[in-house]
Amino acid sequence: MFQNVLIAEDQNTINKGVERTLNELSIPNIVTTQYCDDALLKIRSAINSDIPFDLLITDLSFKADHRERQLTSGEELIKAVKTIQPNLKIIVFSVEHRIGKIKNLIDTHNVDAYVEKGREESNDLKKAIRAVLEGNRYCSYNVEQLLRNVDDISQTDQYDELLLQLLAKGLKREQIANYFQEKDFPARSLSSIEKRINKLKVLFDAHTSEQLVAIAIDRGLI
Amino acid sequence: MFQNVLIAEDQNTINKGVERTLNELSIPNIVTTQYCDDALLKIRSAINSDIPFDLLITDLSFKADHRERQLTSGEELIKAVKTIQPNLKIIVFSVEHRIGKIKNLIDTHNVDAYVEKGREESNDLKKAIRAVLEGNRYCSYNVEQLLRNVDDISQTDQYDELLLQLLAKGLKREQIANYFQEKDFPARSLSSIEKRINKLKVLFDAHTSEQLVAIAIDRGLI
DNA sequence: CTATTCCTTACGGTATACCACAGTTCAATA
DNA sequence: TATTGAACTGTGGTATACCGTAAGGAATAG
Repeated sequence: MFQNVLIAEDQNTINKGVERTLNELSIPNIVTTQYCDDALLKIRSAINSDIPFDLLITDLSFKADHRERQLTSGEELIKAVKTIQPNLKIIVFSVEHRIGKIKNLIDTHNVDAYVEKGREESNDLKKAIRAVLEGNRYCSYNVEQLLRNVDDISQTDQYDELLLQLLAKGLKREQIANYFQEKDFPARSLSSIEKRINKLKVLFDAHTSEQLVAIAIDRGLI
Repeated sequence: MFQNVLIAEDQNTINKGVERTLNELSIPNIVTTQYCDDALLKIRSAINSDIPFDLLITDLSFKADHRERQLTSGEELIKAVKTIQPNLKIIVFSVEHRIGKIKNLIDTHNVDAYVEKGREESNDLKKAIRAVLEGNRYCSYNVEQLLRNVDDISQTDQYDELLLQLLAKGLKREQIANYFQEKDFPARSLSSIEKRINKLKVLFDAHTSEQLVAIAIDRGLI
């Protein structure tokens, strides 16, 4: 079983709940923290004292408060952790349901498990820990199901994503074309922009571009 | 202090955390439940056995699972509770930060307190309980601040809200006008619909209707 | 009752979005 | 090199959105 586990989670009630779950798995050393920056510091100092953590359980969303922050989200924490301890196993424990975000997380940051917060979260977390211990990946059932159906979504590349963002920011078609011109992006003509938008509307089954933006937000692509 | 408190919250770790917080306040009888339907049943049966609850602490979002559900959200639960026990004090305990939703909740359902989940949630919850006990309202600090600045938003009436929803659902201007015609709503002509949209764009400082939808979603109006 | 104001609606012109088609570029391949 | 096919681009026509104006009507104030 894992020996040294760090929990990064801002809600204090959840923090204690997770700690108890880990106790039930006989994990000897459990450290909790409510800030991403603190989490990174603790990971770094653990490395320096030759007792590195072997598992990080982190939330994605950390509310802002009075404290100055360098790392403001679980995703940033993960990215930072990967640079100083690439082999550290990471389990994400979050309410995030937007499959676009989750897929991106798994693909980009090579996360070992994704546990969706919910009624069965304790059991789910235990399953995830056991799976990761054996070198496997794990995702909550719902997420697993959803991930199977996002291949179409992954057709949307970074340019499509940017295009959706610009639409949501209030740029008109021609302004988007100009923006793409400046940045020297491919398919930067007005005609191509129109074609992209149309493709996305078909892909997401949107009748209008207003709905397209709404869907993109809902799926976490923006 | 309150004697009989019901907690409705689907995440089991949070459930136990809240329970512990209530213990610290010396509340003798605490009941927890993970489903809205169960919560309503328990409230009803408590009334029948002449030991009614005097406080309900409820989340807003309850994830769907295998179980068939009548009530699917905290808001529906609150609405149902108000019909069978109007005097029951209600504290909402949620991560919902979209001020539009919160304002609507407080205005429409006459909720006694709104506690935002976060780092200080335990203390915040205690403050809320004490305030409600004395017959006062309570909102987390952030929420309190935001509520002071939503007067402009509240200019958007139910028709504007519906209009935004229809836009997000992919209806064109003319279709929205037809919809308003059928429902016999005021200002149902195409011209008036256009004017409403324009008014909303000015109000929310949106350059395009795509951005308008994005902003409306962001503020929790949809 | 009249005047004023506000709201609603209709209308027309302009701008933008939408869409189909055709020509072009460019890279992969024979 | 020549060919092919996919992606990109330009063009023009149609639909829709956008925006100003003005007419009509209801509510309100004088």
